[in-house]
Amino acid sequence: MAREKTKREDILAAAAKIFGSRGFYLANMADIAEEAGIGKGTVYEYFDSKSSLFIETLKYKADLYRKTMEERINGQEGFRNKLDIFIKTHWEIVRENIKSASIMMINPSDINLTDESIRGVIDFLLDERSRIAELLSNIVEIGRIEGVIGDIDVEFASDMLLDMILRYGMRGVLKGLSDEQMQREKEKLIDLFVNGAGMPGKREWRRELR
Amino acid sequence: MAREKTKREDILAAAAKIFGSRGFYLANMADIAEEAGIGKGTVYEYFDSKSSLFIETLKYKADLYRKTMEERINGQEGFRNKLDIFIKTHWEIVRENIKSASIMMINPSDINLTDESIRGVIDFLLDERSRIAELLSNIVEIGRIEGVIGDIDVEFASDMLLDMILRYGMRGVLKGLSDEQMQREKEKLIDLFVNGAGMPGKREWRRELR
Amino acid sequence: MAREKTKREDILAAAAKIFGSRGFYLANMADIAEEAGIGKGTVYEYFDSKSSLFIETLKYKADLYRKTMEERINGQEGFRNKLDIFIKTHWEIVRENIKSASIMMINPSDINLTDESIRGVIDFLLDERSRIAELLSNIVEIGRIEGVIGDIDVEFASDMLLDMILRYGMRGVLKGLSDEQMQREKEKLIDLFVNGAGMPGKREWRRELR
Amino acid sequence: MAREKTKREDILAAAAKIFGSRGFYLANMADIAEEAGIGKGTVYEYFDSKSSLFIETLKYKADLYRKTMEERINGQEGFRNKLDIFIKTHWEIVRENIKSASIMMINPSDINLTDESIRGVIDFLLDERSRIAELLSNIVEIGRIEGVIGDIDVEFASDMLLDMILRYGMRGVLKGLSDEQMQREKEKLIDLFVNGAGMPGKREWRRELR
DNA sequence: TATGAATGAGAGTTCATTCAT
DNA sequence: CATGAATGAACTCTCATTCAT
Repeated sequence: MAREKTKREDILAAAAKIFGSRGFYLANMADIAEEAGIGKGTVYEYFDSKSSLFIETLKYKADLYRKTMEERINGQEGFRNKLDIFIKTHWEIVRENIKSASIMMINPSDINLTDESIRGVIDFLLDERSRIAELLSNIVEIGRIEGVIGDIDVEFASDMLLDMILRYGMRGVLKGLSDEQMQREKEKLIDLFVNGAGMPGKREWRRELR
Repeated sequence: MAREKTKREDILAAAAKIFGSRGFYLANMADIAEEAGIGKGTVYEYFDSKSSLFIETLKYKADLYRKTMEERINGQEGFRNKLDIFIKTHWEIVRENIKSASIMMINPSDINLTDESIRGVIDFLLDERSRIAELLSNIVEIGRIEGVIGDIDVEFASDMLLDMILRYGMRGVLKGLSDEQMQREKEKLIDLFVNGAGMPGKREWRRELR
Repeated sequence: MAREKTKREDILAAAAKIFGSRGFYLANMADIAEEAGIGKGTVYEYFDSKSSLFIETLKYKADLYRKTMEERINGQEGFRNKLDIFIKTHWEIVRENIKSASIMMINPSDINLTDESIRGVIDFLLDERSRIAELLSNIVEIGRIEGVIGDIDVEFASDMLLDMILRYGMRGVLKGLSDEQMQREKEKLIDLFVNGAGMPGKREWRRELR
Repeated sequence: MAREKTKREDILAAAAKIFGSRGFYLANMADIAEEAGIGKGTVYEYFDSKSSLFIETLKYKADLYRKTMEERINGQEGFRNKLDIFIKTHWEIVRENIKSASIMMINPSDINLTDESIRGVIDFLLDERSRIAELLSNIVEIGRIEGVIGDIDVEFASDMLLDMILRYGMRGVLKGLSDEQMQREKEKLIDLFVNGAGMPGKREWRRELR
C-alpha cells in the first residue's frame, strides 16, 4: 500500500495551523509534527524541507480556495450574482480559516525575503494571486458585456477590486464583524466599485480621463 | 542629552536598509551594525533588542512618511488636488525607497506572529495605518463638503482607497512602470474611486444600497 | 537452513560496493538495501547492525582476498615465484576492485575510533593484516631456506614488505599506471626488498647491525 | 586587540586531541569546545565549519611535523645521519602525540570519502605526503651523491621508504615498544632499505633489473 | 520472511545578546 | 560610550533501527 493520503493531509493541516498562526519563521518543525500527532522525522518522509512544506501548504490552501471559488462562481449567472458570491465566498473561507487562512491572504509583495530557499514561495504567491485576479477579471468582463461595467481598464480595475475584497476580509477579522454586518459591508464594497464614491450627477471631469 | 542624535539615526537608516531588503528574520544585527559602521554592541546602547529596533525603524520610516504626506497635502487646496498629491507622493516615496519602503507598505494584518516580543509591531502598524487612513479620510471629507463625493461611508471608502493606493504602488514596483505610466495609472485610480467601474447611466440598483 | 545464501551475499556485495566507495560513515543503510534490491528492514534479518554488516563485509572481502592469495601462491614453487605471484595477485585484486577494495586495503591503525560498536572492526582488521602478513612471512621463510634471503628478522621484514606491496597497489591506483608499468614497478619493488637501495660493494656498515 | 592567537591554538589543540582519538565522524563540535574549555559557538568564531576545523588541524599538525623534521634534518650532515634523524624524529613525534598524531599519519588514499565538503582534506593530505616524501627523496639523493645509494629510482624508493617509516611508527605504538627497542628496529629498517633482505653474495638476478 | 513507514536522538550551525575591557 | 569576543539556546535535518503488517 502506498503512503496514505491521509497522513500527508494531516501534516498539511497541522502545518497550515502552525504556519498560519505563527508565520514561517516562528513556526518550527517539532511543533508541526506534534500538532499532527507524529514524530519529527516523519514529516520529512512526506516533505523535503520546511520551505517545501510551507509551499505545499500554501498550494494546498490556495487550491482549496480557488476550486471553491470557481465552483461557487460557476453556479451563478450574471455579473452581479457572480461578484456577490465571490465576495461572500471569500468571507466564508476567511471566517472559517482565520487561523490558517492568513497564510493565503498574504500579499505576495509584502514578503521580502532574499533567502534562496524561500524565493519559490514568493513566485508561487504572485502566480496564485494572478490566477485569482483572473477569475475576478472574467467576472468584470461579463459585466462589460452585460453593459453594467463601463469602458475601463479591466485588468487594472480587477486588480484593485481583488485588493479591496482582501481588505474587506481583513476588516471582518480585525473588527470582529458579524455576518450581517459583513453583508452590509459587501454591498458598500460593490457600490463603491461600481458607482464610485463620487456624487451622482457631478461627473464632469470623468470624461477627460478616458 | 549626551547621546548624539546622529548615531541613533545612522543605526535607524542602516536598519531600514537591511530590514527593508531582507525582512525581519533574515536580517541580522551584525549586518545592521556593519552597515551603520559601528560595533555590534553599540546598537544595544541605543536600542533594547532586535524587535525594538525593528519597531523604532518602522516608526522612523512611518513618521517620515506621514510628515512628508501631511506637508504635501497641506500645500494643496481642494479634494482633487489633495488626493492627487497623496497618490503622487506615495509613489515618490515608494520609488525612492523600494528597498526600505516595503517595510512601511506592510499590510499589518499580513504579519501574523504570536511571539510576545513582536506583538507590538503589529499594533504599531495597525495604528500607523489608521493614522494614514485618517489623512485620507480627511481628504475624502473635504470632497464631501465640496460636493464632489457623495453620501457614502467615509471611513469605509477611505480604508478601501488607502488599500488601492498601496496596491497602486506595488504595481509600480512589480511591473517596473515609468513615472509617465504611473501618472496614467493614477488617473485611472482616481477615476475608479470617484466614478466607479460602472457604465455611466446604468445606476438603477445603486440607490437601494444607501 | 532456510535463509538463502544468495540473499546474504547479495547484501554483502552491495555493502562492499557502497562502503567501498563512500566509506563507513557516508554510506547509509537505505542505499545498501536499494543496491541489493531489497527492503531496508530485510538487511536487519541478516545482519544485526550497520557496524556488524561492515565487519561482515570486511570479512567477506578479506576471505576472498586471502583465499585467492593462498590458492595462487600454492600454485607456485620457490621464493621468487611465490613473491612474484603475491604482488601480481594483489594488483589484480586492487585493479578489479578499485571501488570496494579500498576497504580491504585500509591500514587498520588508520581507523581510530573509540566507538564501542566499531571497535571490533579494528581488531578484525589488525587480525586480518596479521594473517596476510603471515602468508608473506612464510614466503620469506622459504627464501631463507633457499638461501636467497639472508639472516634477517623475518617478522619485521615481512611486515615492511606487506606495507610496501600495499603502497605499490595505491601507487598504481593513484597514478593510473598500466599493467606494463606495474610489471616494472613490481620488479623494482622486489629488487628494493631483496637487494636494498644501497650501492653494491659498499656494504661495510651492514655487518654491525646483525 | 586582534583575536588572540592562543585561543585559536587552544581550539586546534583540542581538535587535534578529539579528532585524533575519535576520527572525523565520531568527533563532535560540542566535545571539542568542551575540551578547549569554551562555548560551542566560540569555535565558529575561529573556524567556519567542522570540515574546515579538521583541515586546519591537519595543517597545523602537518606544519609542525614538517618544520620539526626539516630543522632536525638540516642539523645533520650526510645520508646516514640525516636518515637516522628522520626516523628518530618521526618516532619522537608519534610517541609524543599518540593521541593526535594518528591524524597526521593517515594514509591519504585510505580515506575514501565522496562528500564534497571533505574532498579538500584528501587533496591536502596527498599534497602533504608528497612534501614529506620529497624531504626523504632529498636525503636519498644525498646518499646517491655520496655513493652509498646505488643507481635506483629515487622517487619510487623514497615513497616506499616513507611508507616503511610510517609503518615503523605504527609498530611502535601498536606493540608498545620502548625507545631502546625502537632504536634497534630503526637499525633494522635502515639495513633493510640499504642492504635489502637478500643473502649477501647471492645477487645474481639483481643486475637484470637495472 | 519481507517490508518500509515511523521514529527520535543527536548532529552542525546560527545569531541575539551580554559584558569585560 | 564603544566594542566585539564569547555564549548557548534553539533551529533544521539525517539516518540507524524498530515493528506492525
